[in-house]
Amino acid sequence: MSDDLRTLVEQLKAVSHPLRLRVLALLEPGELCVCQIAETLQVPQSSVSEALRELRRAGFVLERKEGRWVFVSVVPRKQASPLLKGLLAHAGSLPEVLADRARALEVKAVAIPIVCSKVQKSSPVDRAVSRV
Amino acid sequence: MSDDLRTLVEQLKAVSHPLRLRVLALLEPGELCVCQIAETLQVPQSSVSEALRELRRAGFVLERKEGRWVFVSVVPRKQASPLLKGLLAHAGSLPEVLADRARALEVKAVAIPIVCSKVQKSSPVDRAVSRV
DNA sequence: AGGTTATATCGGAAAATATCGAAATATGAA
DNA sequence: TTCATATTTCGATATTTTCCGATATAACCT
Repeated sequence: MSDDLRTLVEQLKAVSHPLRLRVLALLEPGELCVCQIAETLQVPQSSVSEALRELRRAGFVLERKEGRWVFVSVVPRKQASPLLKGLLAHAGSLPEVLADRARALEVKAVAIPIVCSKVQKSSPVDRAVSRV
Repeated sequence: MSDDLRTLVEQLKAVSHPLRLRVLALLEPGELCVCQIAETLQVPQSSVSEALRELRRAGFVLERKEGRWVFVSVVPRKQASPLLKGLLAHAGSLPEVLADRARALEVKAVAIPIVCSKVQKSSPVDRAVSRV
């Protein structure tokens, strides 16, 4: 199989996963740190980290380290492939994505250390409850 | 998870697979019957059939039955989602896809019954040899 | 009807992926 | 240094996907 085809397939695989797609769409309005993403989407922080690894491998997101925090953002529009732009446009119209972004605004209103410590302490039970 | 998001993920999954993506791209220039696809791509007929089932489920291709043959085509451009159009545009520039299409032209130059009977008789060994 | 042919579905083993808590790593603060 | 904290990686299991030969189905032809 040619590399070109393989690369395209890998990029498509990276986003054919609910969490990864939500994370990517969540980042479009602007960067977030890992714990903000985990808190916004109410998923374990390790799952977010793994999702981000795949998105990075696919070339969809960039990371910026600031102290202990890792801020993640979608690659600049100028470098974004048509595939990525199309995806973001499509995803950006989904109600669930909009709801995620709204939640992110609330999370961003809280100081990061507070969000992070909350995420670290959260258990499966906590997440189940807060999803009601 | 919302239905919208689920649907998008399912569509992306449908094409994040080398064979399915190749089949979809192969069909863009015009319809082909199942055995023509199998012969062009040198894969078992059952694999093509399964790939087509997924592409149909995703709403990317249509089928037209003519006697014993099933002709498959990409949905008309007018009904095609931006996602599908973007994919076809991207895939259509890949060398491997162009090579597949060139091979399809050769296959189309042969009468369908001859192609079909050849596909039905083909064994793994045959396919391995002809891929040299 | 019986035979042939094109396609679809099945079976089931191997490979890949998902999930998430626990442990490891890395950075900063005291 | 030692402690605390944010993130990554690991481990282990569960689930899904892939693959293809074999079989079933459907349609045509005598």
